[in-house]
Amino acid sequence: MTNWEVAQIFLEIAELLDILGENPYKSRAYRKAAQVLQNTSLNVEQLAREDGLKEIPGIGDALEGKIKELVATGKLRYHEELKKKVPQGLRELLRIPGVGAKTVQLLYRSLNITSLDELVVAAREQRLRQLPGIGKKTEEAILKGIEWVRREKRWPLHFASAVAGEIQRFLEEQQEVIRVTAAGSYRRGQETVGDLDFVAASEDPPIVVQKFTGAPWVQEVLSEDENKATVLTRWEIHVDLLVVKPPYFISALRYFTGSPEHNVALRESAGLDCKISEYGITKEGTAFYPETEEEFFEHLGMMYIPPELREGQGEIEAALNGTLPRLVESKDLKGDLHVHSDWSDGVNTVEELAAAAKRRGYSYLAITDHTRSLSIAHGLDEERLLRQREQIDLMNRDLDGLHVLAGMEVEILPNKDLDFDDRILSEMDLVIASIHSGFKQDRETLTERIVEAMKNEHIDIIGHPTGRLIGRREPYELDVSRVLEVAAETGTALEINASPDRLDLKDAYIREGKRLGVKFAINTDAHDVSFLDDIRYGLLTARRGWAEAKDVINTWPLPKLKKWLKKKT
DNA sequence: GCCGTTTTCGGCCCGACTGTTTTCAGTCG
Repeated sequence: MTNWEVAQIFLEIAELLDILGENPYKSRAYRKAAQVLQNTSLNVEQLAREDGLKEIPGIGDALEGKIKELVATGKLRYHEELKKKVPQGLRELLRIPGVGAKTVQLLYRSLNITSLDELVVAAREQRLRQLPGIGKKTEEAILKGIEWVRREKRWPLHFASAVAGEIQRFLEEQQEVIRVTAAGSYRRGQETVGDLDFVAASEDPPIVVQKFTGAPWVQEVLSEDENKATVLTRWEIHVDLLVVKPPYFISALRYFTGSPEHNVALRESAGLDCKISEYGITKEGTAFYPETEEEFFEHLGMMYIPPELREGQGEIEAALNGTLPRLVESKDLKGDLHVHSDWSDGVNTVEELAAAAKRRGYSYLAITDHTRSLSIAHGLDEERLLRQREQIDLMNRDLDGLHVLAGMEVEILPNKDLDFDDRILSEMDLVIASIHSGFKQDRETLTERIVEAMKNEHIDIIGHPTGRLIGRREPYELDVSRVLEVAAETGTALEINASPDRLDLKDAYIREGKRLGVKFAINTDAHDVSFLDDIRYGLLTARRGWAEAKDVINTWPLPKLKKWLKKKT
């Protein structure tokens, strides 16, 4: 049992407790423990053996016992009991925006609603508006919300990534498996995935399929064949496995990486007597089995197309005429320009963040805490901001190889003003401007708020520009094209927020912006050093947006970045 | 359910917003 698996069970318990109307601090304790477990480098199994669990903050007597039970038996009686008390479908109702635990309880107790389907029927029959506290507007909002939930029946990237890691490890451990790689939308780095696809190479496919369907995390085998199977995992996500003989591995991997649109475009681009399939390339009757994907594309006389670009959106033409971009890579990144410290709502001290950035090999890091109006996040007022700036200046004298930039994430207020005037803004090395309130304003107002901020000479970056939370909150109404235009005009960078919950800007907008000459910053917005790793999701998103190193300001060396930061002012 | 040199019990981030109300409950961040 891994930390991540324990965390998933604790998160489910927290939701069940909320639905049951238990003490909200109890569910919070489970959530907090889940969070801590996911982010600690210490291993629960080992800690359970060595009686070290209570050393972890947020884990006391009760949770220690529960973790020990999970580690020992793979199950938790308390969890099973809770699941019996709450109908399966109720948890899903929590995903409807504006519907929380109280509303779920009300719907269940007074109308006996236990699923999205039943809720739709009741809402259409206008039975919800008869309930206390629910009127016409809420009823309509619920119907809209359900439509949205249904469209969004996909898994976020970090969840998919954690599950994919477990499955990859399991398959690699099987001695009959020669190679195995995740394919599909996950490999292409899509922001959410519907299921996971794996392709494996083996001399004995049936035995690999058999081991796969017998894996401990398989909840149900949905289909099984000689060389492939689909299972429902205990994490509720479907996984497909295809096992082929080694010569076919690359062709199968490429085929199942897709996208379907890319594959169609690729086949169409091939000559009349050239056939491309999951088994290889057949040219004038002769079959070719590439051993690498590079070889595959070379054989077709085109540039190598990275998985992130295989969406059937012009990449094949570009690869044929040699104009594919050289995508930004992990090694290009020289720093993170959006992190929070314990001066506002972050977990770590500035020193800890700097040390972590240094360990990652960054040459710079910008500390960008919230400002005063975001009081919930202990936003900084002028006095604290200047004190923090002094601390950073002092630190920089002793830091070798890393430069800390004193920044802030200033609020763009609902009335279009910024939270601080130019005098304070000009004191900082770097300023991100973001919207955290007034999400429901109209399109024109919201667009103008961001446009006005970009016109301010001190604003360097717009943080998470569209404000979406993947699977939880739609972006606010925004004329993104206008934002991109003004960003290009004013030389304001747009953030590619790397948090897997945001990925904001998203790929399509990045590509559109790149065409206009917009610069980007790939930032984690980390509130904890462990989230500096999220940078990889931002990188994937940037690559899906065809971004090159030159388009991304935090690939630039410090002197160039500093010069750019000053240019506007 | 966790936590504690003010506490082993009583807090636990708390204000804005929305839709429902006629003073507030629920949700969200």
